[in-house]
Order: sequence, then structure tokens, then C-alpha cells
Amino acid sequence: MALQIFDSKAQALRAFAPLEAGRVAIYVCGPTVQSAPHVGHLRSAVAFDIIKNWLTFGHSLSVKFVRNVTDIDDKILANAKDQSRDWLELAESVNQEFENAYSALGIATTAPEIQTPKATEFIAQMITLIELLIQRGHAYAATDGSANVFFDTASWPSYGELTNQKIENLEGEQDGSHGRKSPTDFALWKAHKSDEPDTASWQSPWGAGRPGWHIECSAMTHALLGESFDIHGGGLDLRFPHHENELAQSRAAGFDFANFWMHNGLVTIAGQKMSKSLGNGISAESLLASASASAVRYWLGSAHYRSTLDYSTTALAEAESALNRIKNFVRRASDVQTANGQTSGGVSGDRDAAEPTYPSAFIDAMDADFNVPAALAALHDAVRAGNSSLDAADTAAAASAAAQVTAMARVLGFEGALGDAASAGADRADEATVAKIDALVLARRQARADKDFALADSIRVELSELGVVLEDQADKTTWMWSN
RNA sequence: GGUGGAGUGGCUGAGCGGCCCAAAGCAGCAGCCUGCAAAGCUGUAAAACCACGGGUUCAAAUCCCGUCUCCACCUCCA
Repeated sequence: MALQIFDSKAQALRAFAPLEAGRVAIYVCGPTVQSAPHVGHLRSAVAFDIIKNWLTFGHSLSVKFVRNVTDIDDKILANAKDQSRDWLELAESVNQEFENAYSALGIATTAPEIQTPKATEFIAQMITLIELLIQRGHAYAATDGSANVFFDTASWPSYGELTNQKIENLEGEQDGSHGRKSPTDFALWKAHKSDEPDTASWQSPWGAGRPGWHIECSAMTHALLGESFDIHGGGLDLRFPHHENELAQSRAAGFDFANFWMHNGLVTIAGQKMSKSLGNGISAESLLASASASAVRYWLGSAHYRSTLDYSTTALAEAESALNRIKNFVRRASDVQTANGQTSGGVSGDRDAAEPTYPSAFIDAMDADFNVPAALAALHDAVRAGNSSLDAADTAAAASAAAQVTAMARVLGFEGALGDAASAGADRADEATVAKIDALVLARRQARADKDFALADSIRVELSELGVVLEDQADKTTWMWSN
């Protein structure tokens, strides 16, 4: 089955074919680094990370992935002013928080195929693009003599094509014209304001100022991916006006622009969108403090990327339990292999081994517009089958199931958690503690052999207080950390 | 007012004309395992009249019409 992707411009599923055979170029709108990352940012980043993984691993495409960082914007300047900080320093520090959150979740930010350009690095390209738009009759310098430059929506008949809006139904900018000809015209270049720092101002043919929000993406896609590229992604809330305006600008400049548009659904809390005004936002920091990173990743994938995802502590706990089931299987399979004298690396994915095979149900699910919940079902099916194989002492079948599970987990991005599980408890504590635990486990084993169950139970309690959980098996006892 | 999305078991959440008397997970139940637990595993077991009312069809959770409820966007937003 071929890969189908829901193109939100066409509002339909379309068969995906790269513009250039074997390669795929993706541009995703990243954050405006104005304040700390929240769960919504993470959802978007994880969704597109999984998409990237499937194109890479599942379709063997060479992926070029760009996720921009908006580091100059009204909010950044306003927040910096409120906090009496330098805006560049604020942007840099918030960006660092984003990168920390991304790396905690296993979202690559530095891999060779990934680029994370900043808006301020592309001012020159934006100016060139604005000049081109003026030349082509789709943009104009402000009518009030300021350095503002606007996109002329009236000059672009297909304006509104992305979100199916008729221009007469749009309200447009109501807070004064600033030299606009029409309320729906949007800023390409914003004149420098006297109360804004000089460092937030660049010279341009129209006077000192800074870029409007939308132009950066048009300029960066052009500079990094060319006049046309395969997929443009971002959060659903960016469809209008941001993506609509990007599309208008880029097309009006003569570029084909994105072949597919993909929008991820928003995260709600108790059914409501999280927002600063409601004060119900969940920061990345508190999210990652409340559950393991891999559980967060599992949870973020537990609803289809286009569906609304509702946050709750129960949902995270469920994700943790579900993930544990997967981890336990991989660990059991690994234990059996190790016991059989095989290399323990065999189960958890030998990189030199042949390309992993995915169950057909997993492939079908991922090819159906990246249906991760259905893909997780396929993964759990493999876990159940693998467990049955272990119970039946069919180690070959179990190893094969474990390899498949690991391969699927790699696509979904929580493969790391499986490795941890396979290596039991080490590296969470110093060697002395581990040695002590091992000694206690052995002592309890001896006590049980001696039928001194009172002693055995007291040792179990002692270990429990150290945060250690025991698992008695027929011929041995293994231990792991209790969470 | 305009544009789009959603309502599926106790919970999360797929499915979007026949393979659906509806996947998977969580919770629960039963069994296995165990000195007892915990953890783990298994399940020919149990649990959903797929918001409501009509209609189309040989066949509807899935298509059409109407109704109700909820959410998002309409120039700050992932």
C-alpha cells in the first residue's frame, strides 16, 4: 500500500510521491521563542519527528528536514521588556529550553539532515523577497510614509485558498491601518518603533525596521529547500493567518511552494485549548517531571496527529503502563537470548543487521496518513505474539518479534526506553549500591532455598525501601527499579 | 456571520460502505506462575444497540438530510 497523506489544502487524502525521486524535503514551523515550551509545542515536534522517521526508515527516503525558530517578533520584544532583559538573550535562552525539551524526548536537533534556521539569520533573503513582491505588483510601501511594507491581498485572487476563506468574510487588522490599503493586507516589513531596541532593527530599502511574521518562512523555505518542496507542516492554529499568508507570498513571488500541507491537532486540557489567559497551560518542564520522557512520547502519539489530544494525568499514567508492557517483553526476550549465549545486542537492534522488517499491519497503519494509534496496536500485537512465543519456549520466534518491536519503537521514537529496560537497573545508581542490591537479592534467594520465608520477606521489604522491585522466576530472580 | 473538526465500552482511542456482533492500550475479571506476595504471562471469557431522529443501500459506526452538544480558526498562538 502506498503512502497516503492528508493534505490540508486539498482537505483530502492524497497519494504521496516525492517531487524528486528518493528525496523528501520537509519544512515545519517551529516555535516563536518568546516563553517556555509547553505540551502543544512538544506534540507538534513529536508528530513531525515520527513522520520524518517513517519516511526515512519505512520508505528509505533521504529526508531533508527544516524546523525554523522565530527569534524576532512582537512578543519576544514585549516579554524582554517586561522582564528587563535583552531580547536576543531572552530568545536564545528560550530556544535553549526548547532544545533541552526536544532532546529529552529524543527529537533530533543537530543531525546532519536537520536544520533549525533562525529568522534573524535570513533578514537579507527576506528583503530580497519583499523587493520581488513589490516588483511583481503584490506588495507596496505603506501609504502613510512609514517604513511598513504590506502584502496586497487584493492583488492576489487566490488569497484564502489554503483555508477556504473568502476575502470578504475576513475581518483583517482592526487596530489602525498603519498605511494599509485593506484590513486584510498583512505586514511584510515593520517600521522600527522608537520604544524598541536598536538591535531589533535592520536597514532596508524602505527604512529601518524588522520583518513581519510570515515572510521568514517564505524566505527560509526558498533559501534552504528551493522554490518547491514536499511537505509543509505546523500546528493547526497556524493555518490561518500564518500559513495562508506564507502561501500567498510565496506563490505571488512565483514559487510553487509546498506540495503537501500537514497540520497537527491541538492539545486540550479538560476539553479546552490551553492558553495563557486561562492559565491552564502545561509546560514541557512540568510534563517531563510528571512522567518518563518515553511515556510522554508514547502519550503524544496515542492519538492520531490530526486529532485533538486531551491532557490528563490518567492518560500519562496509562501511557506509562502501556510502555512498560512493551519494555517488559523486550527485556524478557533479551534475557532469554542472553541465557542462550547469544549477544545481548541481537534483540535490541543490531545496526549492522539487515533492514528491520515491519509487520504489515504496522506498515499499513503508518502509510495511512501516519496512523500511529493503529501502528501502536500492531506493535502490541507483536508484543503479545512474542510473549506467547516466550511461553512456548520458541526463542527464535520471540527474538524475531522483539526485533520487530524494536524497529517499530525506533520509528515511533521510544526505542531508547527499551534499551534501558533490557539492561535492567544499572547506571541509575553507583556500583556500590548495585553490588549491595545484588548481594541482598542473593541472600534472599538463599533464604528461600532454605525455606526461611520470614527472612526472605524481610529482605524483600528492605529492597523495596531502596526502590527495587523483584521478579522471581523459576531459576533466578531479577530486579529493577520500581518506576 | 464565515471556515473547519469532533461526539465510539468504565477510561484513552483506532476504524470512516461489506473482512466491524467495532483494533489496541489502560482498568477489571478469570486462569497460569508463586512458599506467599508482587511483578509477569495468557484469555474459545466479560464489557460499545458507534450523540439523537429520519433516509439511501442487498449491506451503514462509516453516505445523505435534520436536530442536539462540544472544540478550533477568522491577523498573538504548535
